[in-house]
Amino acid sequence: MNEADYKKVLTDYIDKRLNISEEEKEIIASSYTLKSFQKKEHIFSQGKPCSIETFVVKGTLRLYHVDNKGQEHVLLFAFPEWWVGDMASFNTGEPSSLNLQVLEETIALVIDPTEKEVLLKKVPKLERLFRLMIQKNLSVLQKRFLLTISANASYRYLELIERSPGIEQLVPQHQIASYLGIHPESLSRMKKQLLK
Amino acid sequence: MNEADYKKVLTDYIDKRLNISEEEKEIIASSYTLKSFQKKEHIFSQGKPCSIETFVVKGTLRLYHVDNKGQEHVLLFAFPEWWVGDMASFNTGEPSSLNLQVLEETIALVIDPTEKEVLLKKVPKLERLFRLMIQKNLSVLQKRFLLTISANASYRYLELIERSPGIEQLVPQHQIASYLGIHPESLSRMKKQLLK
DNA sequence: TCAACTCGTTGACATAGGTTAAGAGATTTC
DNA sequence: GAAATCTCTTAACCTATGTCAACGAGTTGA
Repeated sequence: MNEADYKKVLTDYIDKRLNISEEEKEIIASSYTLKSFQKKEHIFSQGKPCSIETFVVKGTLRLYHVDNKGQEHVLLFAFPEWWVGDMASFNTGEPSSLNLQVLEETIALVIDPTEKEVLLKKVPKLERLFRLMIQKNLSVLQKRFLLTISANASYRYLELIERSPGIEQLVPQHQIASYLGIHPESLSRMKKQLLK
Repeated sequence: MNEADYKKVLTDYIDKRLNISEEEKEIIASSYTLKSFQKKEHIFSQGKPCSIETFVVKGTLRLYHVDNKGQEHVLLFAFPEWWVGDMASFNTGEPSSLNLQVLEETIALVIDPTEKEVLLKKVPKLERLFRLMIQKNLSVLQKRFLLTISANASYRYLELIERSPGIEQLVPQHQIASYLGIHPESLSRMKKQLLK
């Protein structure tokens, strides 16, 4: 696949949701920059402003936070056709509280706040797309929050593998533990229990 | 205070963030309906579509979810100048998973999806206001989520009363427990511990 | 190819918070 | 103003998960 092919993934994605003209497709394609990232690389980091919004074309990423005890907490794993970033930081310029790290070699389309503003001026329709995207993020997070405080770890684990079958092949187990909000030893013990 | 005064709270709120003309103020004021709600009343409920978005002018509310074990979980308490609703349901018409209940007699300005769409057509500027509102909601929820999985209940309790001083006067303790994700007995025990 | 890491597992013990039950004040309701 | 209901507290016991330490199997790197 070449650059044009990768960008077509994005414009197809948008077209499916909004119906955009060929001209708009070109504007969008030229507003985004194609980047590839190596395993373990950090695309943005906690403490610095996040000036990147990412549309994943290929690969796997994790978005995580390090708390003041030094513990990591995975907020989400990202796969192809996902938007990832730290919206708060991207829009306000304040330091991010999140890290975006590559788990499997990734190809993504990225944009910075200035370019995004220009793009939105040229294709105002996209306002709606991004609003829907935020809304979706919010309702996903809300569900996750409610699940986290109302169900125990085994239930959350089963829910995760049902919702994302194959995730155990893509992501090391200690990071799944971190996503579930428990320690690797606990997940290990729990899986043993579940086998009964 | 009369109806016009209450609506002025909203238009002032918006003017502070967007700079709107007198004419726009009038359109906004006439798009919202003033309602008052009695203590314990439910403004919308789980299982039914939520066709109301609320701007609180006076009073206290709680937004909560009942899980499949019948346990209630408070997502947030709402105070004057807050927007409350279930965005997912409001925008898609799908059944809500949340309940909005009045804790103290409340006066609010409400709008339904159709009226809101009309309003947005008349005053497109507001798109931005609502996008900022969602973004803010998202980053608040994200912070809350990370705190919930990285800190214990006493830390979360202290954080809450520091962030919302006076909340203990406004909200019964068992609902604060529910907000913290613990049982009333645990909060009671915890407070005793903290006195040392 | 040897050394150093990384990852998952196991076991023993510690602790936060859940569960159940009871009782004492407040507050609401009729 | 008596009865019913709600709210908070306490206590005893239970359970899920954390913590620490050790071990073996892979994997990575010099």
